[in-house]
Amino acid sequence: MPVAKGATIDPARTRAAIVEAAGPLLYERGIDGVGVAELCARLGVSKETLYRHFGTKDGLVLAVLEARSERVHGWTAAAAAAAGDDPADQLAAVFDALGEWYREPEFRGCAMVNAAAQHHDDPVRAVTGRHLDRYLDLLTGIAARAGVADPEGLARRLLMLVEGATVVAAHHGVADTAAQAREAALTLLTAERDGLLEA
Amino acid sequence: MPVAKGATIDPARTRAAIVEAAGPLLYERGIDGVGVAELCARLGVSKETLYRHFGTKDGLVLAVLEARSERVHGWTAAAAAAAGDDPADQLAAVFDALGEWYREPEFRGCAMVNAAAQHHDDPVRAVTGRHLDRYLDLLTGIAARAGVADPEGLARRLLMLVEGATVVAAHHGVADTAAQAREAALTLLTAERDGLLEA
DNA sequence: AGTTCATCGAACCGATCGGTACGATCTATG
DNA sequence: CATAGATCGTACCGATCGGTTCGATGAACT
Repeated sequence: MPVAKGATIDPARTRAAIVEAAGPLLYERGIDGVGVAELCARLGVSKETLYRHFGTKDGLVLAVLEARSERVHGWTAAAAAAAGDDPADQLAAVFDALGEWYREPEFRGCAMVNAAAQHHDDPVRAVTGRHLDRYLDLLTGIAARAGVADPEGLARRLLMLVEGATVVAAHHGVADTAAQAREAALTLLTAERDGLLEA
Repeated sequence: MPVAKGATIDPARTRAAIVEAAGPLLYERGIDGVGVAELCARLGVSKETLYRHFGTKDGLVLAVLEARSERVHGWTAAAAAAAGDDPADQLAAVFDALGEWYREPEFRGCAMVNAAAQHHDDPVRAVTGRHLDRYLDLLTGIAARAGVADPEGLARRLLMLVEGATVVAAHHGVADTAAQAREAALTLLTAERDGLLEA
């Protein structure tokens, strides 16, 4: 909760608290599924405060999405980094991290992709694009360290597995989706590293 | 357009025309992005007619999604069937068909997944689940004909590629996404068929 | 002590939402 | 020619939407 009444010690703290508290609600119910009034009520914040900080509901949404993208990127990058030096282990760790995420009861798919599916033209799509870019950077690094011939290409194929696993986990509800995706990812990595492909 | 004024020769024709015309509009702008009033105006249909046929906006949405799922399934199954007897060719044909879809200017991702991303608890999610089931059936058949040890498992990995490619094509906008997915799918099929995996 | 300013709470705005009701219109049927 | 029924167009409903405004409150700075 963002303080009580009078002047907060730090307005930036209020802003951060709003972003943090609004995130889960918007994620769970969808952007169009929560009105500003209810949002403020749940956050314990007045509309005036919200609009002074973000100007617009979309402004808040963008801030929330940016924060979430940052956090997801932190998770996956940390998981990969903690997996040691073997690129295959790093790749496996990324999918294991995704698997933990899928198992959370609040899991509802990728927030950025969900948002882009309902806000079409908007800057929301730009945030989603940057989110995928960051995934791609992580995967490209792993692919490059694995010494494959075409790291960018492999990374793009792995990105499809990441997002595809997220979609399937969210909408098809089978338990070991992440494990299946991990298998597939390792197969792709191994095949490309050993030059097994070229059909 | 559903006829002119008085009693139509066939009310079922009117219903079908509404479903067909509403589909693209809801797909392009999103379910919450088009009001019933505008929807009726574009369709050349009165609200009373729409509500008599579908009862609810959600009723129309469900009918539209069912129809689209049917059509997508028809496309991909036909593409696979037209590719001959080789399961690898059939798999490649599925991704080629997806590639043609991605290239359409109206392409906005998987309508069922998009809808499920904004309508949470609803029967919409059931339609989406059935849609993924049908994809899975198609892919399982191909995997089984390829003689792999675990057709269901491979099919689930391929399903992630299908949905992942669709998400990436919709939100990352790189040209040859479907071709990349096709490469990955064939790699998975080949690896599993030749028993190259087992890490 | 007094000024400043972030905040609250609630009233308020016009617009739009999904959904209903009704009288008029037209076609098909008998 | 009369009846039945599908349709149109429009007006209307209450609810909710995103957003604005304002007076009161209270902490921080001078």
